[in-house]
Amino acid sequence: MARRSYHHGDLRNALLSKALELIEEEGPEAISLREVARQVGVNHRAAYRHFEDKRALTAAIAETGYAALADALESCWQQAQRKQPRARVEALMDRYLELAFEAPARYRVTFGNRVNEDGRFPELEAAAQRAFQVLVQAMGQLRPKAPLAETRDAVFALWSMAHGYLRLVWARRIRVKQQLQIKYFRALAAPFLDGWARP
Amino acid sequence: MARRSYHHGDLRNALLSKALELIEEEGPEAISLREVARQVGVNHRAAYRHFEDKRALTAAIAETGYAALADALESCWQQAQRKQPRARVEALMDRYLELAFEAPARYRVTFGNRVNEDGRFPELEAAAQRAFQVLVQAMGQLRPKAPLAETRDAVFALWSMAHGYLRLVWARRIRVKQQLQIKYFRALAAPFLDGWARP
DNA sequence: ACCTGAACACCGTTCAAGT
DNA sequence: ACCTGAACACCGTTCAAGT
Repeated sequence: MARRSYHHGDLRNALLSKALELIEEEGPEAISLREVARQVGVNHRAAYRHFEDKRALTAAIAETGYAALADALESCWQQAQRKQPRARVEALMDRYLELAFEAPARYRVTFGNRVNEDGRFPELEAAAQRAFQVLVQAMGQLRPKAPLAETRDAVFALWSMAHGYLRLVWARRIRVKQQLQIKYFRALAAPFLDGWARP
Repeated sequence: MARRSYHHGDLRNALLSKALELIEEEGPEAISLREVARQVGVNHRAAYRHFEDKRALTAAIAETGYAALADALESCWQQAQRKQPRARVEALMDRYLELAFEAPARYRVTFGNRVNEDGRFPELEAAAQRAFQVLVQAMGQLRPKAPLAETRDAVFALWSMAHGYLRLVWARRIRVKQQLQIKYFRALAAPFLDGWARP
């Protein structure tokens, strides 16, 4: 009886955080409802009370991923308030990559097709939008006269570069020492930011 | 007996092309040795004669992916011989995206972590390198005086952008009408190429 | 040499009970 | 209401035979 401390309403969270642990250890493909339930100490059917199916658990992971990203970017944006626009953008980029490299499996699940591709799980949108907005502000400040549409294009371009960089590094198509991973991306993105700042 | 036309040495290819069919229909996660073997008409154990395990089949798919990419870029490079350097780079970008959008599941498997992350399957490297070399040539021609190291950085930046763009489009983080997907990327990459061409 | 089939330890999901 | 356990139809992989 003592081990069943989850019947008080936090079983959902217990399952979720165990799932987060597991994917970082075993990789994003290794999520298994049964294994997660087993490690938490409940019957695998109990998990279905809180997650409709496996994809719903995956979506819950993605939600923490987008939220963590949005929170990190927002607080980074505040903290870099007194810096120059260019340095502020760079601080955001660094923070973005930092978070991704800290929890690669979660990052991959967050942007994975399983949860995003068919528009099920609209609850992911809010946090994703929040992260996006910070970037729009930052790029806007870097070139204040730019029309919003162009600023959004620039954000998409930079975001694409950062996202692709992460995946190419993880896939060993880009090889760079761990210590330099973030610094190297700054170098790759610099020409783009230069071009954006003075068109 | 008649249906067993695979015992003549082409079972490996039969399995491989059936696997390619299946992932485009059902998504990259849906590869199953048993299902592939079933559809080809052999016992699932027969597949193990040609692929050591499931990851080996996945790697074989990735090999066709890298090879297709390299071939497409090489022939595109030749065909665009008389164009200006900038137009040549754009032709390569277009071709790259075209191929990815034609067979998204294969593209994702090709650059997926399952096959690339641990350096098993070194046979993938050759084709990947071949594709990379075409891009290095193209970017080099766009700024002939650039040192090789900088040219390689520029290729990594552009490649990251293209790769990230694809995944963000597939994950519905970037929303763009099918007809405009390739054109829109040209617009996103333009500032970067401008900056690279005239530093 | 090459293919088969039973067996093992896993999945996700459904159904019918249990408290 | 919430949790359980048996059952179903799948996996990948191993082992021991079959031709």
